[in-house]
Amino acid sequence: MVTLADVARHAGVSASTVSYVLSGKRSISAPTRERIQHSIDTLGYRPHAGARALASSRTDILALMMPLRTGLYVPVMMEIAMAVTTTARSHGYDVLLLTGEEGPEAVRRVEGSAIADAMIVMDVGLDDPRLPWLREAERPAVLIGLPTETVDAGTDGLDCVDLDFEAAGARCVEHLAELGHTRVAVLGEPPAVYERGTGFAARTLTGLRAAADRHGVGLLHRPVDGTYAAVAAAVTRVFEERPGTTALVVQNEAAVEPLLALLRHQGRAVPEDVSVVAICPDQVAVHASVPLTAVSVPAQEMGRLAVERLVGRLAGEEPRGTELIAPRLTPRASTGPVAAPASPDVPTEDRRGHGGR
Amino acid sequence: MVTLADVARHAGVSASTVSYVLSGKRSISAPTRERIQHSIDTLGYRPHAGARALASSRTDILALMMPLRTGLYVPVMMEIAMAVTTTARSHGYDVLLLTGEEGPEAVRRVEGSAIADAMIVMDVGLDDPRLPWLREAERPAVLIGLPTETVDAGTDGLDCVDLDFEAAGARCVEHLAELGHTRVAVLGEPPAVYERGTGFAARTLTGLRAAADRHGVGLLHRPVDGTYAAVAAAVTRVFEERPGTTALVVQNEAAVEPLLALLRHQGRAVPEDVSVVAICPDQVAVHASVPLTAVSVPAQEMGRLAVERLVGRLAGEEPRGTELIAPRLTPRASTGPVAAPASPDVPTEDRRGHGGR
DNA sequence: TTGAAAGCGCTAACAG
DNA sequence: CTGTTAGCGCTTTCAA
Repeated sequence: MVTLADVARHAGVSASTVSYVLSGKRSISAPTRERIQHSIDTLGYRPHAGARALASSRTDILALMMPLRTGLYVPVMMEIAMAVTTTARSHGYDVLLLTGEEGPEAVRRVEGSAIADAMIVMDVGLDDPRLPWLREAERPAVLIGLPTETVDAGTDGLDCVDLDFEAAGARCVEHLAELGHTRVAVLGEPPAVYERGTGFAARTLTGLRAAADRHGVGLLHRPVDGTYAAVAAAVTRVFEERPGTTALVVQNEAAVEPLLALLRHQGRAVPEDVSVVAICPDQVAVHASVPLTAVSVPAQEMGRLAVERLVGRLAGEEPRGTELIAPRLTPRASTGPVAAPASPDVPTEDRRGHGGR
Repeated sequence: MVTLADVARHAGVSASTVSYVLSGKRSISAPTRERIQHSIDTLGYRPHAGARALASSRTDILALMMPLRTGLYVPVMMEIAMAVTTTARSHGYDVLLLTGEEGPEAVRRVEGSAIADAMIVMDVGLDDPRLPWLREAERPAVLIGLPTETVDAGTDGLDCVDLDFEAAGARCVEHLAELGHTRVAVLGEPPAVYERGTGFAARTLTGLRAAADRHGVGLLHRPVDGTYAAVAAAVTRVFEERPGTTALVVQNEAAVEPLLALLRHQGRAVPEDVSVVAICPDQVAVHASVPLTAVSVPAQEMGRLAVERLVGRLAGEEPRGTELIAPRLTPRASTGPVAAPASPDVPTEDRRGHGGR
């Protein structure tokens, strides 16, 4: 193994000089720097991570705690993880993957054994047992996703990054209201998600309801599991309870395709008979069997922001509290103006959907 | 921060004794061990990861290199990652997440800076530039997925874990042949996957073709992108080219729901008019709008096996070469006996699907 | 069964 | 601008 001492000897300088070339914390004359750099290259030297960590108390590693429960918003999780990893790399950090399953113990482990410099925690619930440990921790942490149902509560001292789900919900209703829809049903996440107090689901609902009130829109909310059967049951019931429903908002990745399949099966054309707005990653919206008008969940941006925060904190910046990402709704083929209710005989050919762009 | 020296002082012993209590590499008298353990607990001591790594040249970290290309078999990747992480933890290891995007450089980085003890590499292609570095590396590595199209070629010296895709393909055809199908079409991964030489796609095809020959089954193969449009085009063409097609094999997670939606749309009942067999994770098969007869891609098992191999290697075991997991086909609602071809007037009611268990 | 002591490879004062 | 030196916290011979 090539050590710093080897490089120093090869370049005819002292170890510290080599160290300073690497860290750039001291100005080195051009010739020496070049000579050292040359030695580094020819010898193929790489600093020993453990030694560096011991001497400097920095590991250049960020811990990322992901929920284990596979099958729940998988693509979003994956995108976030990848965004975190690539952003981290671009700042010189590596990423240690931890599962949420380990709970508070993982937080203490990271803290106690100095295995990472900071941590990113996903899927934090209300009264999450990790929160107290994170607050007390020496190392900075940032949460992806708000643990609370209302902004500015319970996150004292912790940095958070999340989509502004309240605004996202509102944006969906506004878009539909603009198109003339007045009867809207919401297909939400599975009941378990609401019960767990994951926050984002509740906040979305708040936004949806507020906007519905403002625009005189009637709103029906149904949590659904992401199976065809569950979606079918919920949608059927919605149309029975309120036959005048002309638009749906879906916040449930797994329910998207089942929903579209069902509507097709029932002979309801999208968007001629019913408009659909989704809150989901762009990828899901674009690749759906009907390209969906959607407020995108900016997974990449969330991952990137979280890392940048942490890098900032590690460079001495102060915590900045909660940062919500403004929602962006992209009109696609799944929404259109509400059909004229008075004349059900009008041929559908002339009402091809347009996104309203 | 609590150090080993603190514990030693608190317990009234030497540092080395504490160290040996922790590692168990020396027999310690019960009383001293208990006293030390008590000190450890009360002080809340955790060994410093960097210091330990420096002194012992072991980090207790496994590197996991995942493909970045998000959107490609995402759920499988995610499941593998989680299985790797939990299995690793159960053996006392943490997991460092690397993206495939970093390429060979990441391999050299892990090797050079001793940041991990071993690595797991996913999505290895033919002529993957990482292979030479992995072969030369000091640290053990195991590949998830065979980089070659044929077993026992080009993996010299490297451990591999993968599903036996050849047998999986064969199993699909056998199942359909048993049900009387003689005209089968295969919807495969996107063309890019075959071109990239990812191996598993080619091996599946080999198995499908061999079994088709054996059983006198006519096979049509179509790579498809995972969009509704692409699937619709491919399927429509298949039925035009060979109207007698009564069964489909799908190896493309993204194509599953579009396919089912399309068949429903075209009025082809599953499995009465057409049987569908998938090669995909169980989760996808179970939650599809029609529960799918499928050969499952055992993501969890692959992740677990990979880690166990690595742990074994780190404990001194010899490389074991390639290990293929035998495929398991689970009959569900999507396959049934072929409809009597001579009497197209027979009502479909009496031909309800059964999986043939 | 335990202790003493010499590093592991690097960083960061402190000194020139 | 560069060198000397004292650790960082732990593991592991070597001695007792």
